[in-house]
Amino acid sequence: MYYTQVSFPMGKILLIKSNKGLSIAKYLKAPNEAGKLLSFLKNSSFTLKENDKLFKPEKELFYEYFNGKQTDFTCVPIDFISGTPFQKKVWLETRKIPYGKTEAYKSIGEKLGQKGFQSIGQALSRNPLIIIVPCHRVLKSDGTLGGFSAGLKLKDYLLRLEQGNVPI
DNA sequence: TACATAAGAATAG
DNA sequence: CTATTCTTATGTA
Repeated sequence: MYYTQVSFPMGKILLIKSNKGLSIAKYLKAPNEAGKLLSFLKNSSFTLKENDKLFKPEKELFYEYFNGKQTDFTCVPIDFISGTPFQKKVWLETRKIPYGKTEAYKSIGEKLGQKGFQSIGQALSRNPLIIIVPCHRVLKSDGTLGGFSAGLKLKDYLLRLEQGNVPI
């Protein structure tokens, strides 16, 4: 397992990948959060090494994205190291939402043939791949933001970024 | 329009 | 089994 960090105007993102693909993309609210997460993973019998070169393609995509360009993350190989089958289904479906578009929690459920909309939000709250899986494009059915585990500030920022109204 | 509340599916502990 | 969650629909004023 390898890791690196990407900086952007709202903070930093910790990236972790296995030999198969990207496993975690976590927004760091506090500077010490990276260390906490890394030591937690080391205790879970993962061997972690820092390796910036390995993330070159991903980093370039992030830089493009935060530059306001329409970026497609669907070609990035991913490798879930956690999550139930249901959660993975939700994440994969969410990943198909195109740049700049939004969906309701309920309509995600309908696409999956799932009756529960509450569990969609619950699954998305455990999304390990922020931005790669664009959970910020999922809104409540009335178009308001709803919740966001990484902070509504960030959700608002990402949505406005895709709308072309970069807030600073 | 705004606020309270019931229903609802899946998961973590 | 109970509590929790990035919800939705309905009722009341």
